[in-house]
Parts: sequence; structure tokens; C-alpha cells
Amino acid sequence: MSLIPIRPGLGPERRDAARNRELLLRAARELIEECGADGLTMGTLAQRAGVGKGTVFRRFGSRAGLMMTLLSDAEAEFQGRFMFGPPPLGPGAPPLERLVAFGEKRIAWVLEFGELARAADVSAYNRFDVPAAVLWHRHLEMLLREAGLTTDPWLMATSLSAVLEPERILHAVRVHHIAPERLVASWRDLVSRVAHGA
Amino acid sequence: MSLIPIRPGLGPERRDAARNRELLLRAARELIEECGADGLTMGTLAQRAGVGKGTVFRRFGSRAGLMMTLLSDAEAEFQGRFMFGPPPLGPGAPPLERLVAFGEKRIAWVLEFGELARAADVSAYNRFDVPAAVLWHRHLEMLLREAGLTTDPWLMATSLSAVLEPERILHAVRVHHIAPERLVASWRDLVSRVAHGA
DNA sequence: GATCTAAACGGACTGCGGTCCGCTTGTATT
DNA sequence: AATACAAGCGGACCGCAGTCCGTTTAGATC
Repeated sequence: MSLIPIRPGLGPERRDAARNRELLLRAARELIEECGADGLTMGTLAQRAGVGKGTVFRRFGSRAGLMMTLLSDAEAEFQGRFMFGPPPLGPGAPPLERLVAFGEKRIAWVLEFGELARAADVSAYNRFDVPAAVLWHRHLEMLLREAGLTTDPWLMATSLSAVLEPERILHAVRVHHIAPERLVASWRDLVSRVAHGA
Repeated sequence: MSLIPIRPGLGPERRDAARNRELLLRAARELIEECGADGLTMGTLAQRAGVGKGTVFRRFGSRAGLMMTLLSDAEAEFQGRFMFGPPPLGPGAPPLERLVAFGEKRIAWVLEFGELARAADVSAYNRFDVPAAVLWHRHLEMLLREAGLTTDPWLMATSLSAVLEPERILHAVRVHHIAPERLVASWRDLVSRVAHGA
């Protein structure tokens, strides 16, 4: 990985750069449509978009960075819903109900965008520190505190995050043919027990 | 990945093959000592052992397969302890205590062999179906049943397994500087709550 | 010991993610 | 319009995991 993750932030980007970014994002979506997220290679992407490989990496930093960019819309939408949307996912409902709703919606989200999320995750164990992951973690921690959990809500939020990892959810559904409703029920059971004893 | 994971099973292996396997394992341990598990490359390993690269892959199938082989001693020892060893980890203690002990020892194990385990994990989301993982899962599920949990012990065991993943534990300790005792305390809290409500 | 064959071998080869660096181009300045 | 220079560009290049296939050899059979 070199410098500059996605946008340095100093000044607008040059017009040709903006054009190429659109070209690349469009091509990437096409390729994923055709070959799946795992089937997308950076070389093919460059070729399809009609730019050099160096340009792809300049724009997105890495394959994982590209996937994150592609995910950002879906992620922003999800974040908006659990932070500002209507209850029980958004504020207004009791914390336990919000915890249940969070897991339920997150599971549904993973089933829709999980392949992409998995491709964005790959390798690197700082994946727990990407902004989105930090946000979910804080959200869960806050809900746990509101629910009255006093013993190390931070670590408990970590454990709950682990349960919702795309990799495991997809494995349960795709390999073990677990019905999503069953996942949701188990999540409800888990958070109820965690939040229950004060 | 090609054919033959580690040993086909039909008949003993040829003497030259056995010799090369020992050569490779010795060289691998040396290299990991010198460069860490992440620093070991299959090419370097072949060179150090004085064999061709093809031979390395014939023996171990993949980099992950090699790491699993290297781990197998440590894993077998751990398995023996929680299945047949003295309580509270082994049989004899009440299930809740065994659950607590399992997490505690597992966390300690990860801190000792975790880098190797991480290298064995990489990619492939069938990593949840390797024999060792299946065994832990069954063990946790059994303890949960014994503790009286009736609502979907299988999925609850999956969730508890997720909490003990090497990747997350190492991240918590190495990046966030969480003391191992704090991890153990949080695990105890978690399993107590899960096993508590009947 | 000669013969035979399946197993094992080795290293060139492929395709990937990612980097490097000399060249080009957009844009601000005058 | 000419100048200047940072930003952007492209593709040769690197190191890696993993594959392929022609060659060698262990060891069983006679």
C-alpha cells in the first residue's frame, strides 16, 4: 500500500482524474455484475476502463479500498438508518429493541452486500479500525450502556460485532443453509441475555 | 489448490517423501523463528529445504495447509486438555465453569500461537469447517446444552466461537492494548449471561 | 540384478496485487 | 499566449501463491 487512501482532501481533483474515477467505478460495477466481486481483478478493471493499472491504484489505493468505495453508498444508507432513522432501528425505541433491530437489519444487509464486504475485508487485521466498523462498535457500546450493562461494554460490543461479521453470516447461510430468520432469532436471544442482568 | 490435502491415506509414503517432509518442517520452523509467520514465503522455504517449489505444494497443498501442519501439535495438545484433561477445562466441572475455562485457555493459546493460526486462516471462508474448528464448535455446543440452554445451542456456539477468533483477540491485545485478563473477564461475563437464563 | 510403474520431484510458468518512475497534461500565474 | 509545476498517468516491473509437465527414482515383482 502506498500513500493517499482515497482523497487527500486538499483542493478539488483535476477534471481528468474525476472522469477516470467515474469510468473506473462504472467499469467495476459492470465487472462485478458479470464475474462477481471475487472475479474482479485490478488489471482487468484497468483494461475495461481504458486506463493504466497505476491509475487504478492511485485512485483507490488497493483492491480493498476499491471495494470499500463501492460499498460506501450502501454503508452510508445503513448508517443513516440506525443513527437517524425511525425506531426501532433509529433513536426512540428502548435500547434492547434497538439492539435486536440492529442485528436483524445488519444480517439482512450482509445477505445483500456481503460478498462485496468480504472482498473489502480480505487480509489486514486493521479492518476493525475502518470508520464504518468503529461506528458500529460505538453504536453497540452506547446501546449496551443505555441498556444498563456496566461490566466492560466496550469489550462486549466487540464480541457482538464479531457475531455479525459478514464472513460468518455468509458461511452459516450459504454452507450450512441456516435460514436468516433463525440467525435473527439467535441474535435476539443473545442480546437479550447480555442486556438482561442489569 | 490442487489435489491431496496432506496425506492421501493409501499406504505409507515413500522414504524420500518422508525425508523431504521433515526437511521442510524443520526449515519452516527455522524461517518462522527468523522472519515470523507472515515473512515465510513458499519459495524461500523450498530453497532453504533444498527442494523444488513443486515439492512444497505437493506436501502441504497450500501455504495455509503448511501452517495448519505446523499448528497441529499445539492444537492436538489443546484439544486433549479440554476433552480429556483435568477440570475445570476437562470433564468433571460444572458446564459453566468449563465454558469459562475454555475461553480463558483459548485466549492464552491464541496469544502464544495466534500468529501461526492467523496465517493458517487466511482467505477461504471454509476455514470454519476445518476439523479443529468443528471440534471446538461441538464442544461449546455440548457445554451450552449441559448448562441448560435450549434455544438454538448450535448457533449460540457459533457466536461464541466468533468471539474467540484469533484475529480479533490479537487485534484487541496488540492494537488496543487490552490486557488478557480483561478479555477473560469479559468472556466470563458473556458466557455467564448466556448460560444463566436456563 | 533387471524391469517396470506409480510416486515424487523440480523449476519454468501463470496470474495476481501492488510499486516505480519517466512522461503527459490540467491549471494557475503572468 | 507563454511559462511553470504539481497532479495525474501508464505500463514495465516485482514478489508472491499456486500450477504444469517432462524427468527421476523408490521399491515392488520377477
